[in-house]
Amino acid sequence: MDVFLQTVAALNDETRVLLLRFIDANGECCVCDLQNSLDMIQSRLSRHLKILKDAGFLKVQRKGTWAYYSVRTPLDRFRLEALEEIRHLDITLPEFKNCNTNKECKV
Amino acid sequence: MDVFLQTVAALNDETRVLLLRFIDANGECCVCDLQNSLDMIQSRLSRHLKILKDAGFLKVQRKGTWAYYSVRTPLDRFRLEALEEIRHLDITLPEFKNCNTNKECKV
DNA sequence: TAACAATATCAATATATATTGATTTATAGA
DNA sequence: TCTATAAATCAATATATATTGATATTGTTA
Repeated sequence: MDVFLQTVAALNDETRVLLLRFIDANGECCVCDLQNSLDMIQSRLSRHLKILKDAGFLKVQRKGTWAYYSVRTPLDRFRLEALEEIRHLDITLPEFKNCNTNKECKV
Repeated sequence: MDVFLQTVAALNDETRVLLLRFIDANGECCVCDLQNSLDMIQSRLSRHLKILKDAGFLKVQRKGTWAYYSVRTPLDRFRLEALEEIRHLDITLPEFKNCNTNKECKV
């Protein structure tokens, strides 16, 4: 029950659905990419990314001071169905804006 | 987005997951059956049943003063996957206790 | 119509979660 | 070692949701 509720709770927020959709569509993103693209402050992003990671939707890979988030693979059946559902939602995704403050970012 | 979030929000509560599982396992239940079986007060049940109904998981059929709730069919793909997930959760379901206050109940 | 029973809704309160700005932690480079 | 940057965490506040008891609504029966 706990794992199921954690999975569902992670999906139960418009910000996180958008985040998941954006990362799924654009691939690996660092937090500053997301700040630029989605116009959200860092602490807000960090919180939601952690919730999506802990719920099994995202993984993180650290490179230096950057944290790159991407969709975890493979997803189990239910999470994959949820992602499929999100892929079909009528959402206008904002443009991907690379954080150009460094050369490492988004290699 | 709104429909998806409504669907997910309905699943994001332990009481409702139990309710859905119980009704799925036992078939048509009136509210007093659920009061007896799950040891919950009526207003609480009524609220959660409405949320599950509005989210597309349950349907209601009225017979006199009774309201019989059952799983809506057919469920769309995502809701069915969610229900499948709930069917596989390790939950100990309480015994079904028919409300014996009337003859109509649970015909 | 009056009285009763099942269910739905309302109002008050408690609990959980989201947002923001500040602080902390960790890494890189001078 | 000192400084700067990215990201995580914390504290305060705001918002949303759950629970309960009371009330309203709806249908049944005398």
